[in-house]
Amino acid sequence: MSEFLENMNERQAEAIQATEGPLLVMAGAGSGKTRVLTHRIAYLVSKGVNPYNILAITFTNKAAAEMKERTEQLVGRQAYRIWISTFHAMCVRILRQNIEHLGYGSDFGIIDDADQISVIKDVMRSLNMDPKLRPPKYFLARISEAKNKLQFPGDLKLENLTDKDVGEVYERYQAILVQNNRVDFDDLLLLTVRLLREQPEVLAFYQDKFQYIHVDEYQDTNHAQYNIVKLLADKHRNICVVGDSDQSIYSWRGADVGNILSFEKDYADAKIIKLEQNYRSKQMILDAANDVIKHNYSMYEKKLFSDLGEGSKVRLYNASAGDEEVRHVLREIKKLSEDKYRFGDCTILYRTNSQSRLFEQTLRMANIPFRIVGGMSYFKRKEIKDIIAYLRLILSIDMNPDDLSFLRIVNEPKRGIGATSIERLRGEAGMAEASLFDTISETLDILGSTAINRLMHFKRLIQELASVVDDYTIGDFIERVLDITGYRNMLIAEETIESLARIDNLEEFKSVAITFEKDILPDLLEEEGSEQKAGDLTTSEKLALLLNDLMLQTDVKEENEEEVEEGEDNKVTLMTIHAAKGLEFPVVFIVGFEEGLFPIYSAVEEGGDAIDEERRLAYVAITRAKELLYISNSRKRMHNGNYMTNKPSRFLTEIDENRFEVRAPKRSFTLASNAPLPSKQKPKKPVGVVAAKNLGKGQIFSSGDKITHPSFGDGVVVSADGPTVSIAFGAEHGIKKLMASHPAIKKR
DNA sequence: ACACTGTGAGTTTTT
DNA sequence: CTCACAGTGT
Repeated sequence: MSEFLENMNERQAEAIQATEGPLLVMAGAGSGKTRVLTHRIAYLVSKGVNPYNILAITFTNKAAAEMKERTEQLVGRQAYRIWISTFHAMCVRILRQNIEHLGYGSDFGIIDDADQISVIKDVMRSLNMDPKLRPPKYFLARISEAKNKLQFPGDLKLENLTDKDVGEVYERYQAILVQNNRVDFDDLLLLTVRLLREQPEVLAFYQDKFQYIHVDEYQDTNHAQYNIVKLLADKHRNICVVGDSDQSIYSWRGADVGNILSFEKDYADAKIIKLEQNYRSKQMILDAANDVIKHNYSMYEKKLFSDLGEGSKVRLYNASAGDEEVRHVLREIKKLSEDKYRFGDCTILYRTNSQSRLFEQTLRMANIPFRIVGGMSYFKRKEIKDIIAYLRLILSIDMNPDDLSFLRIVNEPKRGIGATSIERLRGEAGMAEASLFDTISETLDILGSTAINRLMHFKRLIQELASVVDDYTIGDFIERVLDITGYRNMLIAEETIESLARIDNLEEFKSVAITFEKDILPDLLEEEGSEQKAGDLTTSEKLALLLNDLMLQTDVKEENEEEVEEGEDNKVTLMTIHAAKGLEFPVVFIVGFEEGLFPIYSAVEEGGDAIDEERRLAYVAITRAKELLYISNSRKRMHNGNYMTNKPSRFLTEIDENRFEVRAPKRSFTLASNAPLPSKQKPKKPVGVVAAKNLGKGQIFSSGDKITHPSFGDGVVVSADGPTVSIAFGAEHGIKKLMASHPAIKKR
């Protein structure tokens, strides 16, 4: 027996050995699908399949990284020859080699959503469209939807005037991208389909290369992704897709469960294997999950079971108000932390991001460490996008100076170059059909001399930096850019909480870049099978590779291991249910389990499929828990400024009541409604004191304290909330938010 | 050119 | 309630 079949259950072993022909693995939550996939790949290699001929596609970078690592543990260094990547990264790789067939340059850049919006805004302005009537976001969503369905501007259905507008915006938007040799995330998929369809020899090459194809989370594929897989698998037909139709929660983003459900139709000889044994949760939790999901129609009904023991009942709590629910969760977390659990074992899951705030505030006040997953992703932060824009502009000025990057940072830090100057420059550049950067010249007669001087100064600054890139390492060059451009000084001078956090983020960026140069780049070249050694590359070449790599990253890697060992990571985790997919936690609190919130109001209105998707979301949430599951809701809560009263979620009634242990104090209706609502006023002084103590830096402020600051002068503390103090300085500086621990703040 | 103030909108977001 | 953005005032 192959070593890769050890400790597998029968179904898993079957999935691993069914290497030839189409295979659909319906893998329930926690059924060990990643393990099956990695062992299947290892099994293939052990059977003599060349790693070069294996492909494994995931959706997230994290999943790809994990699969790569686990595969390497099984088969060693040759794992590097296997393409294990996300859909998007795979497409970039294919397109870099072949995109010239489609009229783009192989050094195409990838545009992110913020830049997409600004292009759409420009387009709308040029078409005299009112952004209030139809916001840029709307057009972007429609364009994305069209691209996912492989539709071009001409393919759009024209049922009303808006559709016509969408078509026009789409057309111009696309033209601008092509002009700038840029593609968006959807283009990566769309262009790959086009390439494979239009270039038979390219298709043949990849069909021959990828003799064994694996797709993870197949239920989340959209139409374009479906087509890519289908095209690639068409010759050898050794296609293994893994997924769970019950965990399809991204239909609103174009994911089509139909893809996994019709797999049998696409491949009549498909083998289908269901993985129902769960290795994650206690049976009670799975029973609750099974109860919920059986209310959805399912083509492949699954019933999860585990041999990890029955476990405790699901703990239910019905609060009368939002903050009471929060206090209950905190109380339970405290109790657990005094018993056999750590803060890091506990996770709070909610339907909408806005629910996090109450928890955040209360946790902070209670001095319980926590982290919020999600929110603004690292690479979307202003300072990160700014430094990337600087680097991109610097690298691009030789060939084709990048307008989008230019516009982003030409006045960041403030150089006195305002909207009027930029508009005039744009007009001139448009006529000359040149880039903005190249259009700047001393003899530009449409601008005043001050504006010209400032622009020229900026131009020289960038040229100067561009001329010395190759004298530095990546890390040192980034350092240099931050210094020379005045970017760092701008942040230092600002001295607000935000600006200091930005400096930290830029430091983090530098270390990401250094890690890339030292560790990732050599691997990358090895993966490509390139003859080149990392040492042979110039800094500009390395930077270009870094920028490409970054565009596909949405998050920084996990915190480094030292921190975890020191217990720094012993924090309660807060996140949306969507963000929790694929993760597991010993203790899970699902909060806001109410009609109107979960299922969310809009889904209740829509009914049908929308409710089914909410139900799948509930299923995902429940199956995240390993040992303890708490579900809570509130009769009344503050939402968007006013109170709303909600009934308990219908999903609760779908679960057999024997699986619950009701924890809420039995209150009669009258008692609850007569009881004074917990007072909302926060005791002002203690808040600041507690927070300051929390930081342990000895700075304790409360409102009214007189302080002095080296650059802002004298001020008075207005409020102290958490680690932040708001201080009123003179009229010149106004109210600033600073960190309580900031050494520059001195009491007078 | 920039800071301030008022208005409007507020599900989820792997790349 | 609170955040983001657009429009106004200096």
